[in-house]
Amino acid sequence: MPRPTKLNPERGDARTRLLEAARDTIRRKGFSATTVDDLCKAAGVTKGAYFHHFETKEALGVAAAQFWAETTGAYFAEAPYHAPEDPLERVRAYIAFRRSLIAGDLAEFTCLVGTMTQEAYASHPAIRDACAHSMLDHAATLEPDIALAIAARAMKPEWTATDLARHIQAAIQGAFILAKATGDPGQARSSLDHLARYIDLLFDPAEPPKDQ
Amino acid sequence: MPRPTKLNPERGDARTRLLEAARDTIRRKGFSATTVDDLCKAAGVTKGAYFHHFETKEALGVAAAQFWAETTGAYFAEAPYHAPEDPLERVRAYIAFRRSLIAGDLAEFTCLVGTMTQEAYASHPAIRDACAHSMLDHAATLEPDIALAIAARAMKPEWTATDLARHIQAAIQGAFILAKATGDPGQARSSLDHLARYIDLLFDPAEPPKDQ
DNA sequence: ACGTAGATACCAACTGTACGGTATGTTTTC
DNA sequence: GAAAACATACCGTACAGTTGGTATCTACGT
Repeated sequence: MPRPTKLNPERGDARTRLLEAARDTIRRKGFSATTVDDLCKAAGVTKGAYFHHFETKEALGVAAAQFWAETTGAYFAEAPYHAPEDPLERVRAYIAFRRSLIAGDLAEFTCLVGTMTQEAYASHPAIRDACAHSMLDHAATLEPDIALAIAARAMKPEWTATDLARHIQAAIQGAFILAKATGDPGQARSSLDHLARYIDLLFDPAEPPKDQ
Repeated sequence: MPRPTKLNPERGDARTRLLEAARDTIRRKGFSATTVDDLCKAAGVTKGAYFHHFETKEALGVAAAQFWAETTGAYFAEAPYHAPEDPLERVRAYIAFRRSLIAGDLAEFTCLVGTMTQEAYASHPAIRDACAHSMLDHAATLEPDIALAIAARAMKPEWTATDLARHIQAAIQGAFILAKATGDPGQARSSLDHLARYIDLLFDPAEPPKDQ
């Protein structure tokens, strides 16, 4: 069996395979409980390869958060929830899309950076910052649509589009914790239903958007 | 310096001190990154004492979750948010109370069982179950007031009092993650403001409660 | 009231190993 | 042929857990 090379990467290069292994293993066991050997085994590489690509375990945590930001960023950019013409409908569709992802194995649909944040926030500032970037950058993708929805209704809310976008992320993270505690993804879906209802109530349909 | 005894426990007995150390240390570093030696040092006891009270590290995790349930249970039972006569006002007061607790050091106001759940849900079922119990039992304390608020308005919601009570817990957990990622408790307060607004909108003041 | 036996609570020193990281060699790519 | 991308074998230590004790408490008989 020929070893995968950079120019002929059947399984991707060692670095990518290690980051994929990190994504999957850390979501299941957490950052601290995931050993370097775990990752090497899962990626099918040796420690030599690992430490060739990552100086320390912490550096891998940072890289994994960045990898998460890149891959999920591309995934959400291509997702179908951007289709609706009305900005508020796009926000609604986003939440519905997130809800639709909540199924099957907990370790496969929950959020890597949300998980790592809890372990790293005090001990590994570099990981925490990378997680914060991933989370906040993703939240920021919702801001324009929220701002448009506010403007279309001439609302003067006490909160900002940034606030609401981040609250949406917080609610999703919380829903994941509930699902992990109960072992029941349905708990997370139920929580997202409440979040969707909040958006509905906040942008009161009794005051429909004005056509421009 | 006399060693604290069971009948003269100036600092509490070793078991209690270890549980308090676990509560504080695990919230800061996470469960896996917290070593038995960390806890012994923080509690001022030796490993002999530790393993006299807890068979394994996992057993301590379970005991810490139970300790958390007991102490926070008593704390919330005595808290002032139960004072209002109207059930919905009590729910509102609960969220305001939770909001008021969000200040100072992250490791001091965030939730032990929410943190441990993320690390334990797949690897330590016993810890996960203890965390779930703590979280759900606390959520259940809100159910009667939510149910009363629904009944008083003759609402026929698609959701149940249980659903909403758990969503409130999820939102709070998510707010903590946001605060940890950004290092800013204000992010958590802002998220709880959205949660409070949801409750306001859900129990529409345009339909005030009927006096019985 | 007092002595004492057995249990509980705690301590100090130790152990096997699993961990993060290193040193050095070999293959692949350009 | 030089550099990057790996592999193999190894190292020091920090880790969860053990062993074998000593101090302290409780129950009970006298």
